[in-house]
Amino acid sequence: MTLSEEDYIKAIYHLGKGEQALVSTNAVAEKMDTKPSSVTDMIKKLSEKGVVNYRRYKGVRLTDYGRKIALSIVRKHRLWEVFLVEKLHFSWDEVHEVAEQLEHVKSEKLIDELDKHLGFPKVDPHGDPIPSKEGEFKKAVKKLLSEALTGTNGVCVGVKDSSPPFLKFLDKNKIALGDPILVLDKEEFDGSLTIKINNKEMRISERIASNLFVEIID
Amino acid sequence: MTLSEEDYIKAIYHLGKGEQALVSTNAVAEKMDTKPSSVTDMIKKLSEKGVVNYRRYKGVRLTDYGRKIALSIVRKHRLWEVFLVEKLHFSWDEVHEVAEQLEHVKSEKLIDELDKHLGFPKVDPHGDPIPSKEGEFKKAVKKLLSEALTGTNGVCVGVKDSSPPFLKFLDKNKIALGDPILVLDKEEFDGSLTIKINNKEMRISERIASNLFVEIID
DNA sequence: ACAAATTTTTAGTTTTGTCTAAAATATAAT
DNA sequence: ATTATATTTTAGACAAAACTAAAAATTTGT
Repeated sequence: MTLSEEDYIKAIYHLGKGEQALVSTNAVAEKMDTKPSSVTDMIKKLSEKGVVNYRRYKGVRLTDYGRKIALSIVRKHRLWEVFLVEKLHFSWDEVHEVAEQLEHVKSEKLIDELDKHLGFPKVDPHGDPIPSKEGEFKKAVKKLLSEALTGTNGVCVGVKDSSPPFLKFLDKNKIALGDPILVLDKEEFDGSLTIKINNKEMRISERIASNLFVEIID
Repeated sequence: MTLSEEDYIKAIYHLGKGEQALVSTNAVAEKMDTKPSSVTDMIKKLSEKGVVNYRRYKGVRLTDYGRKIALSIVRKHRLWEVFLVEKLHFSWDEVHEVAEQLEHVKSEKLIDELDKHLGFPKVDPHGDPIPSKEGEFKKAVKKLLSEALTGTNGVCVGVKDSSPPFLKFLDKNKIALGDPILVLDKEEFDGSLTIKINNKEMRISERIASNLFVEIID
């Protein structure tokens, strides 16, 4: 696969929401920042190669083969993101651009050893799951933040209490849906938590933690 | 710079022996495994960009600007080689192909942090010096292996005693000119050394060590 | 010095991935 | 249902980087 082909495959994968949903030409064009006509050309090529199923005017979807390729790219991307954050002191919002380049490096040994070097992480710094070599994900589980163990990495996905005061609290503390959270410590005494969010450490009370839903990969 | 341009710049740099010597079109074509006509085309483009000086039929040489680019690529290549060997358990003869890909990743922060992560190494696993960010090398020094300190990385560059018995010894132990050597330990008692060569550890006597010249970056 | 051999360049194609403009199809609106 | 709008595809062109074949310049051999 060429660099460009890989980028299209990844775009189709993400637009298909990780499943093999039908994706429109325009959607791909927008995501890739190209023209729809270029997308049509590339889709035809990928179709020839058995990567996507394509019927003109109807859209594309990845084949099983195509999905496998997409997953291997996503795996590489996310492992590199972990590397950049854990080993090279990047913050989670700086990693994407660089991982975008690193994901195209071809070497099976490289990625296996990287995985080992990082201690076989299950999630990337944004809390997204890392596919296994065989292309399998750990399923995400939704919990209250207060139930998460020390060391877990999760993503903020919802609130239990949606009253204005609570929402105002979140807003003031720059906690938004989609933000990745790392639980650094749990205080036995009062159930308060030390978490890392948006690259800042902060301490939150049991009360807050038991009203925030997080998605966790275990 | 495109990927292809970077490859040409690196080839011209190496053929110019690290200095800005005049390099022939054919030499570049051979190194890059392309046709001379392709080289001419690319050289013209690089000349437009101020990377090389070019006079038709006469050959090319890097400009100071071109040399700077070449050194930054070499720096990246060699740092990645160190990473692959030290952190990901590659052996020194497996790293080239992968580093060849990694060297093209663009991110200043990436390479600075990688350098730091590796402890600012001065040589790559083949014993070649790593240019500094400013494009400066540590100069290589030639010594007898017996004079090298524990921990030094060097390359085998010559023999003092060139008698058949000594050469036969080297041959039998698969020690050849150009082999990288790492000094693991020095025995006070008899001056014997434990070295790593060709990915194998071995122990050699003071007598042997004082007849082998190595090039060392300090 | 001059012909022969070698090296290098030019001219004209090819492939990959992109683009624009126009045509074809599908979707939405009255 | 028919027109209007939006989406998608086709056709033709272009830039980058490669190639082949032929022409031009340089170097070598006598």
